[in-house]
Formats: sequence, C-alpha cells, structure tokens
Amino acid sequence: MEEKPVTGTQSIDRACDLLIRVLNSEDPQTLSELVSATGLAKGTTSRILSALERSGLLGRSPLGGFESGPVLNQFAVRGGAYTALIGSLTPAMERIADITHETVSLAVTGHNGIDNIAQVEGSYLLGSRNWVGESVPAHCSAAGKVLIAFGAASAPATLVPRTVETITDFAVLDAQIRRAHEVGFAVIRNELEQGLVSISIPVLGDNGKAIAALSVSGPAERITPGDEIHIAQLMRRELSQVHGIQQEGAA
Amino acid sequence: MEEKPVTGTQSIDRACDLLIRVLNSEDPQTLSELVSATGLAKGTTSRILSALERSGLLGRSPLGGFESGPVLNQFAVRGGAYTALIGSLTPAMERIADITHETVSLAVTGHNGIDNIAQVEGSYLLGSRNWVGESVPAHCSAAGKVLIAFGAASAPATLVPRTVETITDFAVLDAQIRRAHEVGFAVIRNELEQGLVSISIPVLGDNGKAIAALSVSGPAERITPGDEIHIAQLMRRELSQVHGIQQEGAA
DNA sequence: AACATAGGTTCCAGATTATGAAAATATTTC
DNA sequence: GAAATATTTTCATAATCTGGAACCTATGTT
Repeated sequence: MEEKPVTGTQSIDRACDLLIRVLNSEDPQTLSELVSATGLAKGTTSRILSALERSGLLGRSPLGGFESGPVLNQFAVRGGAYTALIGSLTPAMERIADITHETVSLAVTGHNGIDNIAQVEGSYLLGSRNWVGESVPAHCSAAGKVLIAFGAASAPATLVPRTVETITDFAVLDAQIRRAHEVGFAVIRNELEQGLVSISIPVLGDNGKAIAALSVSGPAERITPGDEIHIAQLMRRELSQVHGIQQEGAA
Repeated sequence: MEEKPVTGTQSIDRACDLLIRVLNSEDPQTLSELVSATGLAKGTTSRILSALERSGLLGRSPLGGFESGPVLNQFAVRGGAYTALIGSLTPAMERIADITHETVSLAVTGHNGIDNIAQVEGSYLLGSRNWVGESVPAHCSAAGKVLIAFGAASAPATLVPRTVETITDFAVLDAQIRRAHEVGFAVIRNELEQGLVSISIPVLGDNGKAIAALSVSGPAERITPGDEIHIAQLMRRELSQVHGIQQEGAA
C-alpha cells in the first residue's frame, strides 16, 4: 500500500544496510560473509566498508573481520538516547520485581518491532532469560499491544504466528488494542511462546502517547488470568511514583 | 604526509559525517544546523538524512530535529564492544579507587584521540568529574602516552598545547614514550589541565600490545612525584588479579 | 619449497546515480 | 492571516558510483 520507490541514495542505503548487519552480528563479519549476505559486488562492498571504517563507524577485529568501530563504541558507553528513561524507571522496576518476584522489562518501539531496552530479574529461576537488545513483533507481545494502543507503534503488515495462539486476524488484534486502550494494559498468554504470560502498561509522555511499555512476564502456571489486573495496577502504582512520568486514570 | 585522495565514496563519506555529527551532539540537530555545519546543499543534506532515518540509524525528536535512531539506541543498550572489557576490569578499578581514594578510569584508543570508556570515583570530592564519553589528545594524557608506548596509538600530527606544561616537542614526547615502555607506566603532571596528575599503566592483550590504559587521576597537591611509582605498582598488582589479562614484568 | 586456494583490494571505462538550484510545501512567527 | 523560516521534492546535468576483472596477500597442501 505504501509504495515509495525512494531514489537518490542507493549507495547510502547499501552502506546503512552493511553497517547495520555488522552491528547486529555477534561476531565480526568478514567481507565475504557480507558479500554473500547482501548480494553486492565484492569491489563495491569492500569500498563501502572501507569508507565506514575510515569514518570510525566500523572497525576491524584483530583477525580482519568488521565490527563496530570506535565512534559507535564510544556512543554506546555514553549510553545512547534511552539512558535517561532507563535510569528514571529502574527503581520502580526493581520494586515491582521485588513484589512480584517476576521479570520486569521495559520496551520501546524499535525500527523493526518492539525493542527490549532494560530488564530487572525477579527471584524466580524460571523466566529470567535476559532479552535486552532483542526485538519482538508488536502483535504478539504485551508491550507491542500497549504501544499500538497508545499511539507509539503500528501493527506489522502480516501477523506472523509464533505459536498456535498467536493472533493472526487483524480484527481480533484491533479489538484487543481497543480494549487495551480502555483498560490501560495489555496481556499476552501463550502468544509469543508457549507458557509465557506478559502484562504490560504504557509509560506515557506529555502528549498522551506512550514512550515506552513496562511489563511483567512469567510462566502461565504462576500468573493466572485473575492476577493480570492486579499486576497492571501494581505497575501503574509504582510508575506513578516516578518523577516526570505522566499517568492517566482508567482502571 | 599521508595523502590519500580516496574516491568512489563521496556520498557515503558525507552520510558518515552527518551521522557522526548527530551522534556527537548533545541535542537533536536540525537540518539547517547540519547544512551550515557541513556546507552541503540543502537538498543533498535532506536526502542523506532521510536515508539515514529510513534505515533507523537516525531518528527524529518530537520537535523535528535529528537524533540517534532506534537501531543505534538498541546497539547502545546492548553495550557495544567495550562491555566485556569494562565488566572484567570494574572490580579491579573499584579496589584501586578504594585504596587511593582517587578517580580511576579506563581509556582506549579512539578514532580521534584517547576515549575514556569507564570511570570509578574515589572518595575525594575534588577530581571526580565524570569524563566517560570524552576524548583527549594522546600527547597530553597519561593513558595516551601509555597507549603509544605499547603500540596501541600514535601521537597526533601536531602537539597542540593545553597548558604551559603540555609537551609540544616530539623529541621530548618520544623520550617519555620510550621511558614509559621501560618502566611500564606514564604520568602527566599539569600537561592536560593545571593541577591535574594522572598515572597510567597498560592493559596488555595476548599480542603484547595494549588494548586499554588504566589510570589514577587526582590533584597535584595530593599526588606527589614520589607517589607515582607506588600508584603504578598498585594498579599493576590489582590488574594482575584479573582473569584473562596478561601482565608483563618491568619496574 | 613451490603450488594452489581463498579472501581481500585496486583499477577503470561507462552509465547509472547523486547532485544542487530552484520551486513547492510545511511550519512557525508576528 | 500574512510573512518569514524551515524542509522536502523536482529535474536536467554530469559527476559519482558501479562491477567485472586483474592484482595482491595470506594460508594451507602436496
């Protein structure tokens, strides 16, 4: 529906693609790997990567592969744009984790789904994997539903199923989004992964739109449907203590 | 001396320049600001920035300015390439700060000078400004001298003075570098800022080259010339406890 | 050792692509 | 509501980027 054959930036688009591939790879990427991943000509790829390296955005590992360069590593230690947000919400997240014993996480709308940017572990062993830095689709995460409901994200073009219970019908998703907007929180139950339950509330900015979503996640065995509303209320209560964060009414 | 009229990447070089300008600015940058900063044509700048935004490397602030985008912010929360290094050295840095009561910092060779990537405060009030994320010239920082001495950096093309005591003569610098290599540590005294003393030792990699520099910094009133060697030895002792870090003999 | 192989860089003619001036469109200011 | 300012889009032009092939290095093989 949104066809925009952008023009005038072929080389820059290619450079961005290469840069992002390197940044999102755990290990240094060799030229050949990047060549076969992108389908670009060897010479072209080499020239672009050299330019990125020259600028300091990329660097070379001792073994010759491309990896994030000094400019971006320095940017990372400075903390990026989310530092202030994470810093102000961490105490609240810790209190919520203390009370619920479950994993508490913070997510924002990313470039390709919902990005988890911070996480506090509960005391339970089950459910404590660290997913900071990972992205999930908006339609099968509680944070995603909340971010859509509060104007900070949009549903993916296709509702790819993750489990048999993942919502794949836009009408169903729309209904849930609308409901989430009414009650002020969203839930997933077995929709992202079998046995995983998440409850999420929005962190609202001055304009009434969400700037992030705060979630509690745990196994379906522990978090019953009846718990959902209480967890949402707990999160909202703790969030309201945070200075500089608006919070609207709604049950 | 190194003339390399690189060709074939004009647009990518411009894009990198714009991206880096935005990342290194505290506040969101408007198109016009970037136009006048770079001297590029308005249309060109707009087109490049849009491409960077489309890729997610840049984003737009609510007020319209350009700022770091989701892809890079996500990269930052993952921690960049220095995370492992910082994590493994932080305990040692804390012990050193406990003993000396002075500020302890960690620096690496950056794209444009010496980058401070981590810092632990001592208990003294004086000297505790946080300079993580800042760069300093190699010739007037203790970390810089050490990184040059141990093959991880090179002196700047021109020795720009920061104080009246900054080394501006390559012969003098060379002598100090050689001495630093012999004794295993380097010092600055009033060379970066009046009254500031830093002592720095290398963090050596497998190949015998430095991968970072560990420094203790404080006011000249507290850190006397006679203290230098003891502080260096203390740092070396604490660093030798760190698993996975080589440390050579000397002094 | 000499050879073979794979990974990487440089070269170059050619046309696709990026460019910038100016016009069109938003957005803010008064 | 008009003027001013800021940003995006358009479009003809030629300068820039492209990709194939040649050219380097390392590394492994017989």
